[in-house]
Amino acid sequence: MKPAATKIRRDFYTRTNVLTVARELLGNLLVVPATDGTRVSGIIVETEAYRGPLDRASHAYGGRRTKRTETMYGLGGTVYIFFVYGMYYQFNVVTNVKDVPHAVLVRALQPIDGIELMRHRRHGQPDRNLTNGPGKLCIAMGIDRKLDRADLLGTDVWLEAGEKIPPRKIVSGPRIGIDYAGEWVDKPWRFWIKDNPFVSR
DNA sequence: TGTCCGATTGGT
DNA sequence: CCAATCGGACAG
Repeated sequence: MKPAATKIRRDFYTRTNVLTVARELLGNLLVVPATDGTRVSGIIVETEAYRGPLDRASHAYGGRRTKRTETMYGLGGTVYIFFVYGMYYQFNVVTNVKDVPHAVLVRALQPIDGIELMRHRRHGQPDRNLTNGPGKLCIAMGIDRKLDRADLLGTDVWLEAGEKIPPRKIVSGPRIGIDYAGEWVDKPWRFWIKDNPFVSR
């Protein structure tokens, strides 16, 4: 019999090193319940760390605290959703203690549950294109602004412990789409599972 | 209120 | 390579 899934606990998210959390999020399952009692889920295969006030690429750079970024100042384990390019949402996991605006962007998933629903939402795209990008995975998972500020220890969205990814299977490199970030552009704060076919790009 | 631009994507 | 598309941030 399949063992009961374990929801990831608060102390995983409240750790102070956002790079560690970004690496260790790989391999875990992101779950969103669907309206019919089923669920949609996928294994996290790619992440990016955003280090708050000191990181020019972060929305919270310089301690910026606005209506939008306020979410990132919440307790680790809070969901930060933002809208970009006039059409896409992005799913982030807030880390660290309250008032330290660190977050991890989830950039790609390997579909597990609810694949038929994902295909429908993604307009019949090939399976490998369902969730291989931060905007695409939000469409496939049905994630939008309503989940901003949700608690990952609640029932609207959560993470379940998955297979532990050994360090030798984790690769890192520069983050995507932050060319405006000056010296922070080259920080290798993007992490992905080596050779996983669902990684973006 | 007006302007500028983006943590992307999909089609040339 | 480039357009789509619109809310957030900030200047005035």
